[in-house]
Parts: sequence; C-alpha cells; structure tokens
Amino acid sequence: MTDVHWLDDNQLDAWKKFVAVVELLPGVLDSQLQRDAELSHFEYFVLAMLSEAPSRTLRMTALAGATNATLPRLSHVASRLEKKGFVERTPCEEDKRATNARLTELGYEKVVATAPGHVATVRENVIDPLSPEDVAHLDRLMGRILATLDPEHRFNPGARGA
Amino acid sequence: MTDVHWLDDNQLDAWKKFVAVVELLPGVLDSQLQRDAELSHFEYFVLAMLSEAPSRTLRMTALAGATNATLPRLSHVASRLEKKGFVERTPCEEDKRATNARLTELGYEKVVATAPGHVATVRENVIDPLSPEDVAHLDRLMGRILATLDPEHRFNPGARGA
DNA sequence: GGGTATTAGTTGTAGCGTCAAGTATTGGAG
DNA sequence: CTCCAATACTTGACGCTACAACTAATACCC
Repeated sequence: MTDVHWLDDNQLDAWKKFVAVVELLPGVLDSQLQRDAELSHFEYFVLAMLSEAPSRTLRMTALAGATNATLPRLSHVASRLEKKGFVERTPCEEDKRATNARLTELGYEKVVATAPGHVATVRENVIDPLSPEDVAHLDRLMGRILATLDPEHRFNPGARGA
Repeated sequence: MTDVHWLDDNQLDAWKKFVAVVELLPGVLDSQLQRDAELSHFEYFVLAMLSEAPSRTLRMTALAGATNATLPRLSHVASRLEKKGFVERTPCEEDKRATNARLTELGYEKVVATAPGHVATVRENVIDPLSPEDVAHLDRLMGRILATLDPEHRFNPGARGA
C-alpha cells in the first residue's frame, strides 16, 4: 500500500467540471431530439452515420464502431429503428455471419428533417460558447483522451455527420 | 425554413471526438468501480460528495446539485446505498419536507478504500494524457460549456473530491 | 478436410434513469 | 387565517444498456 498520487487543485477543478458536462450533456441532447423527433441521441447518431455511408449501408460491426457502441446495444437499437421503418437489415452475401444495415428512404428523410434542430442544439450548448481557438483545443484534448480510451481505434476516424 | 448554420470541418472533428469521449468515458469509470468496489460511478460520486460535506451530511436537493443529478435519480440511489449501509436518511428538523442524507462510518471507509483506484483510473484515462496546459484548457472549456448547460448554477461550485 | 478457435450477430435478463404522479410541508396573497 | 402555489421529496412504471449466453459461419491449423 504505497501512497496515492492524488489530483492537485487545478486537476481536480478541471475534472469536476468535465464530469458535470459528461453527466449533463447527454440529457440535453436527448431531450431536444426526443421532443422534436422522438429519437434518442444515439438513435439519431446511428441514422446519421448510415446516411453518410456508401449506399447508406454499413455492416453492424462497422456501424457499432462508428457510433462508439457495443454490438448488443446496436442490435437492440437496430430492431427498434427497423420497427419504425428507418432501417432495413439484410444478411450479407460475402460473409454470411454478417448483417448489413441500410437506411431506408424514410430514414433518410428523418435525418434530413432532424439534423437542423440537432445542429442548433450542438451549436448552442457546445460550439458557440467556444472561440475558434477553444474548438481547436477541444479537438486536441478529446483526441488525446480518446487515444487512451480507445487505443484500438475502434472509433471510426472517417465517419461524417453532426 | 431559412438555411441552416452547419458545423465547419474543424468544429465537426472536435464535436465527433467529444461525442465519442462522452459515450466511452462513463463505461470506463463504471467498469473499474464495479469491478473493484461493486459501485457505479454515480454511487461513488454520491458517497464522495457526502464525505466532503460538514458532518458528512447534505440535504437531498443539495446532494443532487453536487452530483449533477435529478432528485428522483438521487432518491433511488440513496435507497440502494441505504440498503448497503453506506448512507442514512433522516427527516430534517428545520424543514420537515426535507431529508438529510448522512454518510455512515461504513460508507466513509468505503470511500477511503475506493478512492485510490478511482483516482488512478481518472489519471490514466484523462489527466495523465494531458499536459498541465491541456488541463488548464480543459478547465476553461468545460467551464464555458457548463455555463450554458447549467445557467442556474445548480451544479455545486464549492464541492470537493475526486 | 476434420476440429477448434474466432468472428458476427441476436436475444434474454437484470439494473439503472427518466418521467409522471402522488404526498407532505411551507410560503405567500388577500 | 385560509387558500393556493411552490418546494422537497418518494414511488411506480417504462425504456434503454450492459452482461452473459447462445447460434451460426468463417478462418486457421495440421
């Protein structure tokens, strides 16, 4: 039992604010989307990632990577989105273990209709309070933290969409 | 329907990394605490906030503020923590509507035993990948975002503890 | 090419959080 | 001093996520 490397005051202040943001932000994103589109943020994010993919289609594993989700989580959400008619799942021909998730036309229209309100929320709560230099710092900081949280780069670096 | 103020490439990059961190970080904190202490991060945070309060006691509303939680959420968690013997709830004498939550001796020992492993996880995943300047930037950025997310300052600025 | 390990995905269950509703107490308004 | 509104919680039901267990197909190995 050696002595612990505690956080100093500056580190503690930053950490407490970070924790608060991590707790509060998802709720803000979810409320707006739930209210205006009856979608959770994660559901929207799934649709958005599909909308940017070639043929609006992605294998479940790739989609899970692009959305920072586990496969079981994505599978459940895909079922719900399928029921709503936003997504179709079809067995993959090249690898019969795999499943392709495709955004339907209805799903695409949903993304198009929902994106503006969502972007406005992101701007209002995150981007607009920050200067361009702040945004550059945010990119750097989150990049560093991500590199530790996700060393395997399961997180898809090429994906697009707000 | 005027045209939308989309994010530019820099903003989008920063936002996507931020979202990924917000998705992944809670899981990392929860796993470590669950594995080593059979506590969720939120449960630990509640105990930690109480441990820093005068007489290790806080009214439910104050505790909810300090932990960035809604009252119903805190109430459920307090019930669980009470069952585990870490917390006691007693009616408040000055205001009979209110409830005081107090950390028991067992709860205090739990915090003391759990803190080192938790701090190590926070260091490993967040603090240590960052330079001191980065930490200062993190403090600034999260402060700005918090001011928007929580304009009423429900979030307790005086609370302490990692 | 048979056997095993790995990969891809689904499903069931249990636990946690949100939302809506309900109770009790206090603070004002007139 | 009597209402009515607001505050401080608690509770119950529902939905989402993590975890574990399962099926199915492919890759590797000799």
